[in-house]
Amino acid sequence: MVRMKKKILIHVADDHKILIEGIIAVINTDRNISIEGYSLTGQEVIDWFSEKGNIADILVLDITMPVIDGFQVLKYFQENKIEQKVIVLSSYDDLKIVQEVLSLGCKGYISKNNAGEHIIRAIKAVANGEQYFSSDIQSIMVKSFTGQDVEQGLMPNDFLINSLTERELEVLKLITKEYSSIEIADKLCLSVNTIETYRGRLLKKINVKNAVGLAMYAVQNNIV
Amino acid sequence: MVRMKKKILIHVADDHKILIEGIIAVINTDRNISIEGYSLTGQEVIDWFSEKGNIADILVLDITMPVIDGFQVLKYFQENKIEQKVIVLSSYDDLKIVQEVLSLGCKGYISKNNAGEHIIRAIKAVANGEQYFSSDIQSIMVKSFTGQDVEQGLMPNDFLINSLTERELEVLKLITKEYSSIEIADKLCLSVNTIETYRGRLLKKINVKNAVGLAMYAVQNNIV
DNA sequence: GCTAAAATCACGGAAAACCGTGATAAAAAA
DNA sequence: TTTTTTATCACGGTTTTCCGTGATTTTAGC
Repeated sequence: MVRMKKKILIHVADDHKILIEGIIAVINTDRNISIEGYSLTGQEVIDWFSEKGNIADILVLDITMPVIDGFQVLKYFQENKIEQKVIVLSSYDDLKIVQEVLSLGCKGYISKNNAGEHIIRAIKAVANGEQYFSSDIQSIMVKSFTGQDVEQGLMPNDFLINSLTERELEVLKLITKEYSSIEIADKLCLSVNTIETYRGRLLKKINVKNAVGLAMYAVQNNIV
Repeated sequence: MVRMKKKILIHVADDHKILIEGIIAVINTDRNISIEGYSLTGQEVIDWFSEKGNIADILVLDITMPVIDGFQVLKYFQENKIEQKVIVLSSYDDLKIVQEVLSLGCKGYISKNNAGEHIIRAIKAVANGEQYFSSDIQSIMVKSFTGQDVEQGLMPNDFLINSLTERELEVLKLITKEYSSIEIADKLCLSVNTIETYRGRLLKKINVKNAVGLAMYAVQNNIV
């Protein structure tokens, strides 16, 4: 009797069901991979975990989800020291996001633009303990590296990737909700001066001209 | 010999290929509908038309697409007096978008959240000359109508749907690009006062508190 | 041709954002 | 344990946005 190789189990998380259906359709074309389940929100993924204690071999995770997004799911894994293989699916080719996501322990990153052709390969690679990036993501990573190599040591101004701190993020979110500095100070029980300092720091770090720029950044990076 | 009923031909336009694949997968479960082709950008749809002079019976159109979005495709049809049955697929449950899209002649509107369960029915309804809206869209339409009925005549403040004028839209776009009023005035060769007036009007029409609100609105409505 | 909508400009005051700079304490990392 | 980062606050000056109000001229719909 021949023992069958065990199938790779996948869990898909995306807030758009149609996209999940698409991924399932693609995955079903490969007989070594099968779907274990799916979630429509980040919360569902976390719930699934806290209830059952585990998820499929690989989690295919969308970054853009309401309330609890992919970032937060990854943070949850990290904070709870859960070793979960994750492939992130994103519409955004932003280097910052890629970096953020990788630093949160994700093993693969594929752009939605060409998910169809990459997802199977990504799953197999990650299941194999490797990393995988879709071609467009790879090319932006290469670009960034070549840029870095030229400079070697420190970056000129502050090209350093400025990951935002918790507080900064919190303030940024409130800014996108149209709150003024006074209102934010109120809400967070801080001095207005403090909030204004944050505003200034956010402008510098994100390198935009005004609050609108912050909002656009927040949206584009799904900080919402 | 039995004559087969002609299949309903569908053309799908969405910038995410995986979503297209999902839709195709769903549509293929019905033997009376088939896919004629797909486009990844609004431009492709328009090109398809100007070359071949026609598209499938029904165009399933995503609103959110880079460069030329669904709105502009609809506008293209309207301006060129092309009678094309269109079902809009959108992530946004915003009443304003629904209205805008309907006024542009689209026959169905389904939310991506439950596209899977609605798309087949929507296609059949629209092919039949009817209109179709997914349940969540219907409910927000009903809400809006009940709100209107209570008041009967004029709305209290200005709940009237304010479609933005060309100029307003132009200014809005520049605001999202972080330009100050002075810079916008410069760019459009208008007085700063004029721009400030537009700013004020935009705030009122869109009913937000500040420029950040305008930016968020622009993003959410794909005015970008 | 008349009316309604859109585009244009003005102005003055209040509020908010932006800029630069510096400082201190607590927490985290090295 | 030292160093770095984060969180916090201060302040004065400049620029920009926001608010309200009103007016004129095209343009477009009826």
